[in-house]
Amino acid sequence: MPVRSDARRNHQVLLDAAREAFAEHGTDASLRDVARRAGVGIGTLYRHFPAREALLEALLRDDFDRLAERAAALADGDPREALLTWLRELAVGQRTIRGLPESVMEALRDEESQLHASCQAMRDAGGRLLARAQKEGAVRGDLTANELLALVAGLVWASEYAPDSGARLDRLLRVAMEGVGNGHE
Amino acid sequence: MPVRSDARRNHQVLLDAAREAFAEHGTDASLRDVARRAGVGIGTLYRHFPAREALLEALLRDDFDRLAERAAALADGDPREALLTWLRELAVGQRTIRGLPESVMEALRDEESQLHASCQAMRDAGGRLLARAQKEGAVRGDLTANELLALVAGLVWASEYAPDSGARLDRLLRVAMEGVGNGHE
DNA sequence: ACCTGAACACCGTTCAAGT
DNA sequence: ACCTGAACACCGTTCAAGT
Repeated sequence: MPVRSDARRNHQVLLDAAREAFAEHGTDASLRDVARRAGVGIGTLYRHFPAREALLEALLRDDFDRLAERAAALADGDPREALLTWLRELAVGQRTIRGLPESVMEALRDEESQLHASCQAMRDAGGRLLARAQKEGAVRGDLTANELLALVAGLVWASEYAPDSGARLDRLLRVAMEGVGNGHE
Repeated sequence: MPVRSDARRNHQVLLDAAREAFAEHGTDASLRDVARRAGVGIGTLYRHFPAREALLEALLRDDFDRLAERAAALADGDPREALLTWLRELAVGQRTIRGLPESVMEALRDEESQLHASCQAMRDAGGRLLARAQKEGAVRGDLTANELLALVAGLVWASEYAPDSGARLDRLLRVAMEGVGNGHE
């Protein structure tokens, strides 16, 4: 984090501009355009974020942290409903950052990275919601938080290809919940 | 399709080079690099494929057509096994072309496009395998081919983020088959 | 301590000139 | 009928010059 107040301001303005640009043009939006939106020179962008990867990671970390807080806030109330509500919010967040480049996926897997730590914290928070739902008997007991998050993320991604992505997502979530098999195999 | 033999050769060489480059550097590999690999001028690439989109669509159509043929070839044998085998091959194909740009996804949704037609033919072929498995009672009856393909594609995508993507995929497929819920909710 | 913009190498895409 | 490569506008990234 920068210490001078103008720098701190630029840092935030750049993040906001980047979120906008990535939402509009996908994950490889022009960084020059981001700097233009933020009203700073291209050099300033690079001083704060030495590569596109750094920008994406910063945004992703914000998302993870926000979702972790939301999970904590949902820790009361009906276990099953709390989990479903949180997964829905996860789905919305997932939608904003599509097509992460390989470099970010690597950082996500790197156990030393701050990104991994934020992701881990979110998974832990979500895991507590999962555990409650499992204890109540609403969800099969052998499912890990990792697997559940991957499952939901995958279905969100797949839904985007459908004409009516919202309806498709609801349907796929239901199928995944009940199972593809018909139970008496 | 070009008529002169040198042009027809270039067409194929360009497709091969593109498949290589996209596999290595993702869907936004350098087109200049593709032309270099193919050993032709950059202008020739543009004469055959007026935009990156055209290149991606041509490759995708090949994949769809190949998978449709495979489905037809699997139409004998045990219904459940045939469907699972085919879905596994679908998963492998899915892996090769990751991060399709929005333009291609639009073409995929456009019912007039050749890409849509190829995709439709593949879905129909897969749908026949699905129908057999449903008739046998191995798969719930209300699932459409569209939904099944979306589900599998999503799980493949999600598996890529795991350290051991093969194991993760197997696990997610199993969970989706049996259901996330524990059956007595 | 931080900001700026020119500079370099590269890319996507077009098109006049060739055979 | 097809191929080529120079040309243009743009981009990612670096860095010397500024305050």
